[in-house]
Amino acid sequence: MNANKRKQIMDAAESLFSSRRFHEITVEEIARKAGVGKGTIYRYFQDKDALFFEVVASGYDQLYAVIEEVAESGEDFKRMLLRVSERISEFHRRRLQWIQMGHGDGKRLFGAHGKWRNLWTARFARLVEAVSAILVRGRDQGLLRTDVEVEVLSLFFLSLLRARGLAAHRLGGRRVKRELLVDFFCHGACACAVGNREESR
Amino acid sequence: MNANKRKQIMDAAESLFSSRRFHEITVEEIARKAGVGKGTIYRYFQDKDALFFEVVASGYDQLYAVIEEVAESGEDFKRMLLRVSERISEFHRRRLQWIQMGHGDGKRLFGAHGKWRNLWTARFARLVEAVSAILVRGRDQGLLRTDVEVEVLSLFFLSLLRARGLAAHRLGGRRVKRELLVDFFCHGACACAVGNREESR
Amino acid sequence: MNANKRKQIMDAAESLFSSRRFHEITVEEIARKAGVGKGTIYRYFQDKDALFFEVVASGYDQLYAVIEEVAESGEDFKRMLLRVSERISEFHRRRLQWIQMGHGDGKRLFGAHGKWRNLWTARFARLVEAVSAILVRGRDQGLLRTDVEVEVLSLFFLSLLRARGLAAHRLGGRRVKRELLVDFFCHGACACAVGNREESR
Amino acid sequence: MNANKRKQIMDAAESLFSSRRFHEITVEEIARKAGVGKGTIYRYFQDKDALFFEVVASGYDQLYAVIEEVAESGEDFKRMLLRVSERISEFHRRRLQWIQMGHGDGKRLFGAHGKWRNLWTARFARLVEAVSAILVRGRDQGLLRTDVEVEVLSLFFLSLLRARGLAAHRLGGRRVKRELLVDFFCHGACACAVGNREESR
DNA sequence: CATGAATGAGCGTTCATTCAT
DNA sequence: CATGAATGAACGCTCATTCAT
Repeated sequence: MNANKRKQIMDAAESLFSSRRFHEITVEEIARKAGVGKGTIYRYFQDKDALFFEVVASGYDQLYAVIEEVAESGEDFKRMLLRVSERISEFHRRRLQWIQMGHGDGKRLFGAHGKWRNLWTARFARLVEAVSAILVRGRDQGLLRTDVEVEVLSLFFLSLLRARGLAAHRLGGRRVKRELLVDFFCHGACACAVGNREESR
Repeated sequence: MNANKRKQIMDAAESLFSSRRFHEITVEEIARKAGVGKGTIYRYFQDKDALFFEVVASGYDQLYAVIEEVAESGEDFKRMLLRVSERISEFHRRRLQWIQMGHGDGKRLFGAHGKWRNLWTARFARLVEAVSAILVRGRDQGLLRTDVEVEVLSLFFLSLLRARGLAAHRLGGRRVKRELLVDFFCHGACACAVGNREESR
Repeated sequence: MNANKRKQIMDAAESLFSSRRFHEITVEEIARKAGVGKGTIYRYFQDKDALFFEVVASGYDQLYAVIEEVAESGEDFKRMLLRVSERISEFHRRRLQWIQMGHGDGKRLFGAHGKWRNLWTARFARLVEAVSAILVRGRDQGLLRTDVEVEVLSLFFLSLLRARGLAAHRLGGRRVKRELLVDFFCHGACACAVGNREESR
Repeated sequence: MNANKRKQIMDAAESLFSSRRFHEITVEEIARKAGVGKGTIYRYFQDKDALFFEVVASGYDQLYAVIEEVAESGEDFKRMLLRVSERISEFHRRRLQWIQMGHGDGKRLFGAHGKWRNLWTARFARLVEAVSAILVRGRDQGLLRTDVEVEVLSLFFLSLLRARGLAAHRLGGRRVKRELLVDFFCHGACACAVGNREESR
């Protein structure tokens, strides 16, 4: 089991999955792109579905690792949000396809296959929790509103980051500044809030 | 061209597409569920891809109609946001699958097929603009921050609504109240903002 | 049973069958070209096969009629050959497709379908016999060699005519003169025979 | 690419194509008869059309080879004609279906498909030229009439051979003797010519 | 271990045929 | 009679998966 070969395959698969639909990509194509034989793929992955799942899951895992790293840094709450959005943005940039691929929900992807579904839901929940861990810190410092659950705020935060990534495409590459995004997350869209920003810093 | 039959097919397709992946659903299955012959589908849609596209597009169209309706009501800005989130939530509830299906991005879905891609991008842009039209009103009244483009705010707003819909699943059905969501959109996550909420009303 | 409509259909079918293969032509296309409804075709022909057969058969019938007419004219033997080749050529020219369509053998076309096969074979045999009837006259006058059966000579004669039609395509439209063809049929390819042509006239 | 398997498939296809129409034979049937999997056929041939074309083309190629071989033997002109008709007859007997299949013209078969059409026309032209090469020799020796182009004479010769093959069926298996056919080709159908045969030998 | 030729289940699609209007 | 919408049997073709080398 050559771990390197495994990675080659996943990388090839990821880059292909990101621009075409699952059923439009053949295993042969993945093998070709990975520079391995078609049969080889089946030595590393049970089947095409498993390969797909692992690719997506690994994306989540990397995001998780990134967030976790920040969460454990013990920095100032606001700074952590900035750092997280920085790292996630970076991730989105490097693995741009991934925003499109992961697309926030596996129910449709894995819903029919209980087996994958649970693994998938767990991954996503883990991601949300990692962000929650950071937000909890802010809440404990009295910085966060308490009328919305932290998990929901986490989900919102991740959604905004995702939207920002998408916007980069839609709006012709102009990307909202990270600081602005975090600021939006903290103070919202209303003008009245803007004036208060100084205080909240 | 019996318009009714066309709808039957689209409805059947929508409900199937929402819980399984495109390539896991057979045209025959759609036909069966729609109560029509397999061949009939090809009288109303060029191919499976076209059917899929039309289903997704019609979802966007309905969302658009809903938002547009609110936008034209000429109500108070804040109330319009509430109404929009109300209507979109309702839409998500009724066509729950759709949050999962639409999933915010068609690049992967239609990217490879220039033909669909443009149609798709246009639909989404239209949606964002419909929301923008509402936000612009708020901006003109000096209610919105001006350091973030309205289109971006629109995208954020839609993202939050989508996240809320997803959260309803993830977090076991508990759904964030609409008022809270709008409030979050307006004032953000920070505690400091909460105090200001009164003013902004 | 509008005989005119029947003819419309057959004409449409003939022109289509001649340039594409049987299975590449749809009944709908025939109907469209004939300017009738699809269902109408089934009022005049049992099925697509029957239509095809009738089209081909009618070609043979027309050829037969043409030859028969000449045969009954009671003219000079040589002149009859000329007249026959004239009429068949004309037929080939007008229904050019037909040389390609009829292609001399129905075994492959109708072989699997006993029903058609017999009808077909009979038609072709009738054609050969019609020519034979003319040749017999020549034989009785001592003009024809007797070491080859008249039927075979008929077949040869028809083959040469067909080849001539084909040649018109292959050799870029230049068509062997009718007189030359009949002369070839009578005296063959050898130079020695040429000198004798005068006598044999 | 196992060349043997390729041949298996072509042989199976040939025998099937010869007794039923193209569209009546399923790829699966060919596969079954060839003793290979259905998918295998598509490893060796682009599609059903390509397979069909190759089968027909290979028939022409073999005929060509046979004629070429005789042409290069440098024998006496008359003998060559005999040999050619001998070899072609043999070919027809062995691959009886082929007379029916090849049927002299590919326009209808391949006409709609420019790609095949050219290849096809070329094959046939090559066949005619191979025969022409032999006839030219006769012409140069002053044995052939010069008022008909050699290519046309070639076409006539091939047509007669084909007719003879067909006659074998039509006329219940009695086959015109080769010598008689060549004699007919040389001296035609007229009695007067018969008398001259001695001279021309 | 690695490979890719072989396979056949399974799918999208077509189209001859029917039948309600 | 004429029509064409509806149908589903049937086919070509693909491609995930296997397995002999």
